[in-house]
Amino acid sequence: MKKKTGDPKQRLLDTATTLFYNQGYHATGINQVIEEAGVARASLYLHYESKESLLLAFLNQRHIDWMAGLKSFTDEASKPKDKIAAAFDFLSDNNEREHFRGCAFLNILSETTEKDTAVLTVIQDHKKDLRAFLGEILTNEKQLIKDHVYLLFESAIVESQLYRNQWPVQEARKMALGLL
Amino acid sequence: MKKKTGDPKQRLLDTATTLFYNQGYHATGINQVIEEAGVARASLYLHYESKESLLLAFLNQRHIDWMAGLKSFTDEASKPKDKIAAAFDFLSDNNEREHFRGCAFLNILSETTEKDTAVLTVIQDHKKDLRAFLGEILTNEKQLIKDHVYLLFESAIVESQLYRNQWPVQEARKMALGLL
Amino acid sequence: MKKKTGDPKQRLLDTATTLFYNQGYHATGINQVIEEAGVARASLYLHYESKESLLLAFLNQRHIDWMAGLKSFTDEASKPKDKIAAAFDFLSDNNEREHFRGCAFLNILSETTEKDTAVLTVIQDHKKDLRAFLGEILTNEKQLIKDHVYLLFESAIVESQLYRNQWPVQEARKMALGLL
Amino acid sequence: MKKKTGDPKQRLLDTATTLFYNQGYHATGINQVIEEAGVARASLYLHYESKESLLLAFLNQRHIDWMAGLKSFTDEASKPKDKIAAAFDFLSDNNEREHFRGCAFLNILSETTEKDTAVLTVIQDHKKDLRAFLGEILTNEKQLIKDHVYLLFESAIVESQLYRNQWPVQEARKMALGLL
DNA sequence: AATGAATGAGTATTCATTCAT
DNA sequence: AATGAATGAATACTCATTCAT
Repeated sequence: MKKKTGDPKQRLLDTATTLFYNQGYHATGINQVIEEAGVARASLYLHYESKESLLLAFLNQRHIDWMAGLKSFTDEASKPKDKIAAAFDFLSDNNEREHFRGCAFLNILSETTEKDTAVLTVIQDHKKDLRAFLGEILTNEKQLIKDHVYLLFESAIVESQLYRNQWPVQEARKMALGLL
Repeated sequence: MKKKTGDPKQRLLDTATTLFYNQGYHATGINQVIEEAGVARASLYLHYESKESLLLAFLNQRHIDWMAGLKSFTDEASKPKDKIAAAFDFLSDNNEREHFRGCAFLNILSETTEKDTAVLTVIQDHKKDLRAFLGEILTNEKQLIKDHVYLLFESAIVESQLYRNQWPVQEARKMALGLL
Repeated sequence: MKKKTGDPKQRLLDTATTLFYNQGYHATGINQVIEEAGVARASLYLHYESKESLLLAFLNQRHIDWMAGLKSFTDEASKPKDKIAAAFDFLSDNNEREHFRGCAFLNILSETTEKDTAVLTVIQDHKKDLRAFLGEILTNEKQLIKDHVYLLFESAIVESQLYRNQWPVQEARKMALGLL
Repeated sequence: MKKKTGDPKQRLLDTATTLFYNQGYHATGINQVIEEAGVARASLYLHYESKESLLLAFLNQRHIDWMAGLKSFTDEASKPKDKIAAAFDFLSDNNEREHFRGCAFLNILSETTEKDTAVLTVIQDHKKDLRAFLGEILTNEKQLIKDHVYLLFESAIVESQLYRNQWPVQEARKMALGLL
């Protein structure tokens, strides 16, 4: 029993966010969630139908927060090229703050089977939104350039998680800007 | 109890390969492994000292097989550019055969914590080998081009897993070849 | 699933008491405890955090009960010498009721390693209490006499367990009374 | 795999001796025995019918060695009283050498059920031999004195194990000598 | 809205023993 | 005489979920 501020539902979501993201979904037990949230076991099921529904809540919230973070970085720039640079800087920033745990959605994707359609959909929707977001910045570019930037952006996340190092972000940033 | 051919150690590795790759590591229980391998519970621990050591055996074997598969594709071509094209074709082929389950190493990476150093090392070594392999094909290119191809290659795997679709491989292939 | 009366926590403790005392700690599996207590496996861990903590609960309860039994015997007498005689009679009574299983604490001590500090402490504390209890009865005797009685008392327990016979209690009783 | 000198049968016995005595019988697994003896699993069953028969071999050997050790101490003295003193000194010596693990036979007794008749018999025979040995030293004393010394001797072992301290041996020695 | 108690099925791992060589 | 492989049953413990209050 650790956290005690905020309402139980929020505490559960916050705790699940930390644990699912840092340990993985299957490696995180409900016990640990309720214990660290400081909430009774049954209270979890009062607010969330199941462990999976807590996972979905986590992913949905993460989507909102992450996209907002990205937007706040790109909003600082005005020209498309600068916005793209800012987007990569957002990744650097994330890596520092979150110790190179990579993309929450891709991580969960790895634990996801064809059967988990609800989860898969949330993940795909997140990435579609990201792809669209980058595409809108590069509205005057051809589709292949848009996707090229998107794919570099994705590798930057994955590879910096893999190597626990910022070089993939920095290199991918340089490559992406070189395309524009 | 399903499989019955080959020696138990190999059957265990084969079964673990299938299950860890398709369901994830934590989602796969030892019970399922031994049952589908048709082997007694204790026999698993006769050959592998722990579940994690079975995971390592899987990753090590996968590394060998996957690199061999990649090499057999690139060996078909002679010019660097054609070899890179063949490398992407290998990914397409994998996606078809393995139903878009993506990269075994990156999937396990998602379930891996800073503590699992042995696992993390195997994963990183695999990717370093892949990066070196591509780098050698592009021996006359600058480092940034080499890495550019590598990063596109990586996103091609991840994104086709994500969308359950070949388009990321095909687009990344086109982008990569355009760089050369 | 046998017992069904009383709350689960008490049933578990009662069952553990019987089994740990009569079969030994390591020879008793959690399965047998829950089965004979008529309780679900997880319920054990709801009330006791581990098998060792159940052992500690058993020892603590045993200490209370055993000391109470001893006191109820000695309270029947008024003179020190008679109280000591009554103390040995308590041992005879125990041997009959408990089929010469000896001292719960010394039995567990045999299964205890230097590492099990919590268990060792409970055992030592029990014996210190017993030694002090006898010492208070013999408040006017010299320390060596007090300890002499204590040591005879201890052998009486151990040796009657060993021989499955009351003679050590009866002889030790005679020797102890002879000292006073 | 540790030990490598002596024949396998002896190595097994030596290892079992150490482990059964220091950890207890049930707490010691066959795996640990064969591993530390440096012997194949099946070799154990070649020389010993079962784990219990290895236990019996240990107890029988221990009886011989222990009685020999005791005799070598008492043989140093000529008068009965001095021999008894020497017997207690043997206990002190044991405690030092064996880190207060107490009596191998009484320890195993604690793990023994009414059913284990073979084991129980070996234990009882050992103690009967010890009692007779002390009785012969005190051949001119009355039976009650003989047993008195025997009982003090027994508590000295048990209580020094319990407190991890030599005081019970020293006090019991003094008491015993006072009786003669 | 919130909780403590309860559970059946599952976790990874080890048990003592046997068998084919 | 000696061993490596194999096993069915058990080990202590945790899982996600439900229920009565």
